[in-house]
Amino acid sequence: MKAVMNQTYQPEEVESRWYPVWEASGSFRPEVNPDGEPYCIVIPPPNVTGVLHTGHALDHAMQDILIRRKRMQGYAALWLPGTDHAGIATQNVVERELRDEGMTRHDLGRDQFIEQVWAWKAKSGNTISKQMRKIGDSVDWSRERFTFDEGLSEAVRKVFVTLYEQGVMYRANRIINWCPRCHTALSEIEVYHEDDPGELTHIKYPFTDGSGYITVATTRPETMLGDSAVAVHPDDERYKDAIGKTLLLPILDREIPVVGDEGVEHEFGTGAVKVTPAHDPLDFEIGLRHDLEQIKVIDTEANITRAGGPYVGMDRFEAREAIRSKLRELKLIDKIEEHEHSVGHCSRCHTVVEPMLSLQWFVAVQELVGPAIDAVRTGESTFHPKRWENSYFHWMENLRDWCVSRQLWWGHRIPAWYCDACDETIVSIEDPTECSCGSTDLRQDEDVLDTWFSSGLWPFTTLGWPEQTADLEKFYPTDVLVTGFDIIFFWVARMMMFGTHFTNQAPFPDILIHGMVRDGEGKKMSKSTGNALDPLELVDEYGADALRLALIQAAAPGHDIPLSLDAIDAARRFGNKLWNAVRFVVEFMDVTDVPIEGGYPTDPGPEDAWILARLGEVRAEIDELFDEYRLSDAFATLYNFAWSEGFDWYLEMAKSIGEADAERRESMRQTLGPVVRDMLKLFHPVMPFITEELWSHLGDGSGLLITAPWPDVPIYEAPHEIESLKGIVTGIRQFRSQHHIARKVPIPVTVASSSELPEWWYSQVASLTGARPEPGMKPDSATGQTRISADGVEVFVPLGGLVDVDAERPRIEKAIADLEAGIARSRGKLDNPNFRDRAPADVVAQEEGRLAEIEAELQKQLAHLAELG
RNA sequence: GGGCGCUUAGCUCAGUUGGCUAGAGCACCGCCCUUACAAGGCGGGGGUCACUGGUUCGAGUCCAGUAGCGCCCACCA
Repeated sequence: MKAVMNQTYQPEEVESRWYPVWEASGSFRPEVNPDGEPYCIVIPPPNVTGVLHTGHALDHAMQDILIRRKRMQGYAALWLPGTDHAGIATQNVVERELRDEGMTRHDLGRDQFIEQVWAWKAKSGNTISKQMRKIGDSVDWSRERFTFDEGLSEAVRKVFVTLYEQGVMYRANRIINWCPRCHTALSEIEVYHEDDPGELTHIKYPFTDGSGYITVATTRPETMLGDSAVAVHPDDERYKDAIGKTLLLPILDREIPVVGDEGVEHEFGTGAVKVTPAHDPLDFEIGLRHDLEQIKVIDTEANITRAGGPYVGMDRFEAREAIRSKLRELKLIDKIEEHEHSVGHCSRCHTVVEPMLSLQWFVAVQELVGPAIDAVRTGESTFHPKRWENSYFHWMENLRDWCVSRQLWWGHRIPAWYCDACDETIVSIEDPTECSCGSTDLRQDEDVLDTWFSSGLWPFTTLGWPEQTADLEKFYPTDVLVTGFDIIFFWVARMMMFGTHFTNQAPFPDILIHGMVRDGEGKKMSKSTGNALDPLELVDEYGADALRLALIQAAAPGHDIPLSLDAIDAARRFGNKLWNAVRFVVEFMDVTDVPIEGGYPTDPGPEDAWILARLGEVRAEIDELFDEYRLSDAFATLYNFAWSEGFDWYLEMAKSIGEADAERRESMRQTLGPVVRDMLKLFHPVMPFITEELWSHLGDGSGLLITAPWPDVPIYEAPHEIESLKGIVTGIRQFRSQHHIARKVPIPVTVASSSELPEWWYSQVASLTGARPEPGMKPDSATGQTRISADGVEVFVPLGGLVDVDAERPRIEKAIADLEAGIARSRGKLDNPNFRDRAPADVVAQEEGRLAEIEAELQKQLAHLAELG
């Protein structure tokens, strides 16, 4: 039973109805097209505790559009959903909850804490999947994955162990970025740098032999507690004699050497650098080259260690001040300069990170980047837009080893065990029970892996890897990855490395990069500025279809996406337009029971042939745009066609065909059916709900639109009279508008007899303009008349009784002025001998044709003006 | 310090290899309650394509430079 169609489209009612129908029908599963070629997209897994924001809405809309179209094209289309356990982010959320109860995770202990996180996941983990249903994501829920699933966790172990055995995974003492608030190591890209208006403190370090000082410059005086040398460039004339001598480190009075090292810049500061191997990456390198002591003076809380002598227990920033005043007291400060420099912050909690020496697990990425780079170089994988490839290459080529261990509890535990008896390290997929030395006293590494380690495996572990599953066989490599530029390095690069390393194939041939959703003024959406739009609220107010259309229309490739309420409202109004157009076709034109496929008229009327021809052109055009991932252009094309041609010109032309002409009316009905049907199909990927609903009113009831075949329109030829029809109609409307002649006043129009036009042309002009066109001689000019022309057709409108002759004159004068300007421009070109010589012949011929046309038209307008007197 | 992007109508943006008089949506103005839609229809006004120079028969489009804005990368102690 078909629902009654209200005059206004009600998205909330329709949208809540269709999702369960689709899901129950099995349409989201690739098995719905059992013989189809596979097509697969894996979703960028949102954080399990997350909520959907507008960025997801865009990202998902793009993927859903690609999937829905491929599904309609008969592919076995799989959009694989899932979530990420999101180590730090999730742990922080649960810890925050605990803090509200006055507890820390240590009060609970590791096992209980993890239980608590699972409980949290159970409570909030399906929020995002509910939200995905609301925006219409046609994902295959039966294949949903979580990075912490058993299978995916085993894959993580397998990868870790394999990399370890290949020597790519190693454990070492290195300088890492430590977040003193999150209490974990971070990788380079989890640290963001911000300019800080700091100070460069120049400190005098005295020689032990009393022969004066070397002055070093530092932004972090507190680290001097851990200095084990001062380094200068070996070629630096100023310090040539100092190399090899010994200095007395102020305050702690430790003897430290002066070393020569090429890593030191002559120009910076004083050209002499204090070396703190345990707290600075460059100093660490210098330390290794000169075998210097690594003295940790800052602990995991960012307080000074015992090695810091009198400052033990003091916060690092307090210590900075305390040491500065002490040095001032000792008169060892040469000067303090203002010095802007960038300071690393934890991207999760914004705390200033502390570079420190720490025993961590690393991935030797140099072993992995080669194939990942080559995959893009050779075109096995292509970025869209292509320019992102430069950033990708640059980043990949300058990668440093990836610190993957995290001092968290929520994450994949590192599969390494240490034997207390013999110091052996056992890395194993299975939990070991005994060391080779016979001891059973094994401790598993306390740390977990970086979240991005497991998400880097996502395209193949979700399909079953390392098992050779049917899904892996069928859907891997996947077809396209859709994501924002902000996680190219975090995620895309890692997937490329792991994918090429473990499967010998890039995980996807196309990488579609989109921008960030911004507000209507192009500003970043954020909670603090209050300009953030909540996609769920938008869905409630405007409907998911409107939100999706608005996002896609704004998503020009390679640019950020400005999303304004106005734009969403415009999209909503379009939905209403579509609704009413179909309602009209169904209820007033009595077009129902349209077949799912084919059913195109074999002998269409002229207007029908025109709209069918346009439909075919538009279908071809948007398919091309789709294949280039130019989704916004594809839907702009479709939108303009639907609104201005299909639901405007054509529907108006169709209306004018009266009941009396049974034959033409039938042709129109047979045209409206497939045209509207195909428009619904073409719009379905972006506006799935409203199109499915309309389909149920229009279709023959035998199937869902979601799995209906993508249109394949036969070639039609449009009658050329359509062009003059549209031009003359517009001209007459303009005339009416300019002279304020109400539509109900019939305008007698003479169509110059030189133009041979079919009967339908006359009736359409009459119907569309309220004029009374008659063929005939050019009327007598005695009463005054105006002239309208288009595509070689001339019509004359007598002015007598309608308007003042003088009122018409400015209209013609403006037309003449425009024509003259056109002639001047055109002549200018043609009179240039170089143009004739060098421009291609067709361009010249075209220009000549245009000039002739304009000149002829000008002559007529001039003659016409003269007649007006 | 390197790299990338942007600058086109009041606003947000299209404009793919150079080739009709540079487009869209929103906003604005006028007319129309024409029986699918007034959350609509019809019509209209509005642009020195940031600036300078170059290449070319021809530049919004290509090249060089300048300015402003935005983003990314960077071990400037």
